[in-house]
Amino acid sequence: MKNITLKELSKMLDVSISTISKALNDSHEISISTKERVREAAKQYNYKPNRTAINLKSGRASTIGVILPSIKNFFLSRALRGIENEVAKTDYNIIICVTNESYKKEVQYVQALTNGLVDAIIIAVSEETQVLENYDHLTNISKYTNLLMFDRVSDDVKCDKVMVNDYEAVLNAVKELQFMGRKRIALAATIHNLSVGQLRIKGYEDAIKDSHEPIIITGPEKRVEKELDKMIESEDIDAIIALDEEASLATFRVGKKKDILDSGKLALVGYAGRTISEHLTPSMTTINQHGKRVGRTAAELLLSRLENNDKEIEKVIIDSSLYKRETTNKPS
Amino acid sequence: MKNITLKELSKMLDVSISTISKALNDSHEISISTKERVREAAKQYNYKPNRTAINLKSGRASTIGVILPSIKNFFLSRALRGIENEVAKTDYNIIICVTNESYKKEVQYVQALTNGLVDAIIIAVSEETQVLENYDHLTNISKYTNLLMFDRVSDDVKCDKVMVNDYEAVLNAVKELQFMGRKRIALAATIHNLSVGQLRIKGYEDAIKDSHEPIIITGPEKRVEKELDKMIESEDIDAIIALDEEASLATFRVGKKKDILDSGKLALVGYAGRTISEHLTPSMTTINQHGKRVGRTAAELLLSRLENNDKEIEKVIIDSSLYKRETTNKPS
DNA sequence: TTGAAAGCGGTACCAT
DNA sequence: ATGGTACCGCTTTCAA
Repeated sequence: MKNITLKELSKMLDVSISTISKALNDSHEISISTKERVREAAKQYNYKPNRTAINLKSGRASTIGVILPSIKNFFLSRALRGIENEVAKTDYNIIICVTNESYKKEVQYVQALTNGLVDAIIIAVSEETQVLENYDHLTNISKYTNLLMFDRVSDDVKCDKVMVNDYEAVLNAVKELQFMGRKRIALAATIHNLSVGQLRIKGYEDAIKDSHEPIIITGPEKRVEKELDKMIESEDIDAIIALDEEASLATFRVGKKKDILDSGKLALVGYAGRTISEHLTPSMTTINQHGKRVGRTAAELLLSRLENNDKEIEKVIIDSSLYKRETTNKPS
Repeated sequence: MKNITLKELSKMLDVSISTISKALNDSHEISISTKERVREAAKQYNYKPNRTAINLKSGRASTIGVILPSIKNFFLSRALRGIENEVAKTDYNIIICVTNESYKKEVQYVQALTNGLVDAIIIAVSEETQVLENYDHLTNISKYTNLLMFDRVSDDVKCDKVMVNDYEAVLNAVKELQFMGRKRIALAATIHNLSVGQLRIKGYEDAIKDSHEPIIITGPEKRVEKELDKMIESEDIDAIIALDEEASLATFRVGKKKDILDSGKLALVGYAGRTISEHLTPSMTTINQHGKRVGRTAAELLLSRLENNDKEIEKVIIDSSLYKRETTNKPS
């Protein structure tokens, strides 16, 4: 049932294991004729070198572990694509682990990977981890395994980081809404527990601080939807900034139900993937975080650290862009 | 820079390697006091057993490889979730590889994984593989590594399979459209090259064969969109069955542009994820393939084979469901 | 040009 | 209760 080994080949050809090994690695020490014989037998018996043995021997796995909280999230799946594309240019492989926003699973995966399975880890931590603010599983390993955090990061962990300019992106988007004449802008979010959510909320607060008190609606998707439904008229809200796909779609549904989105009575800036944003009626203005570039940058940074571990720790910030669509194209 | 080893611990504590190993594995052979000493030192120096060494020694990796053509595809990402949930109940880990529909990458990944990195593989092959109809990389390994194919399968490979009832699902959906009074039903697809696409096309053809000639529009998304735009009126089409998300959305855009979807002049049954289908205006009727269940079933099947390799090869078929929404709720 | 042997980091059998 | 040793599959140094 198992793959054939050097030892077995060596028995069959009646030469030593080392000769087989060298022949297959095309060493100059071995005669052409022997190489031929060995290669032929190897092909015939479908010999494949055992990665586990090679890894153990070499002390490296040529593998990068990627730990993500979710892959249904459009930003993270784009980031993953960026990482893959970049890593594919090298001889490194990738192991992907998905924590489903669970702290426990995250700790398990970090443990499992840092036991020699990977040479480095790229991680966006889970929501639960950010709520608990417990990063011991990462601070512990950062001395032994090269670590890079992206998107959801923590100052507690000393490592390379790739982040999005969340604060400025929302600050600017809200200012843009004000410039368009919006007077009372509310914020909706289901990711208020995340570091990135808090940065975005700060951006919102700073943008509106000379205009009105913050109107902030947070919670699970259904709760946000219910609250919005009640508050939009009572609070006289004429624009909403939604910080994630769930909040954006909840806002969208309420706006449709009240028939205030098509008319432009309510403006909306959200976060969501391109496909869904463009197919909504009206199409949704979004803040695009350039996930693929974030992923690519993360991979580049980590790969360069694997080549030179002495370099200074880096923090790279990728700017977001505002993609204007129909939910912001009518005057208020 | 590396993790501490048993050997190093044994030097520090001045006991043999075997004693350390046994102590850490809580063997009854070791005295309580020694266990204490060893455990303490292990904790202090953050000892973690090297997976690679354990795998080499034990001859198994306790890992299942999952090879997918894409993860942005909603069905596949749901299937992945199902696999993860099921595998998480065991002590197996998962390695996820994404081929981006490339044959070459698929071969590479299969090679990389079957070198001892995983004990078994769950795969949905790439589009390119299905076009080339080259499954040698899978037939070769199936003797050594446990293999399970799902969704996109091939008779050339002898292994466990989990499939969707693609033929019947489309057959029934089209009959349903006919029952609703639709007279000229066209088919749109970008996945006509896939085994599942061909089964679905067959279902369509059989459903309409007593009614009219097949009207089949295939190609890349943009091409499908352009063709539809031209043909809908000229061919007098009053309903469309779209076989994948891209074709479904292309159809949707054309229908919106011509303003024939809201009125019910054109009916549409598509394939797409729940979120986007429900948020479209009008919301889209879809065929749901129960991806999560497909994934769960695949994992169950493979895990049971890992326990008992002698059992017969199985083929399980998961039925799809028609989720009726607004694109099919008006009379023609 | 070929082969013997050590070693990667563990486990487990057999002595002591 | 503890230690010695062989072994998993491969690479690599050194000797022949």
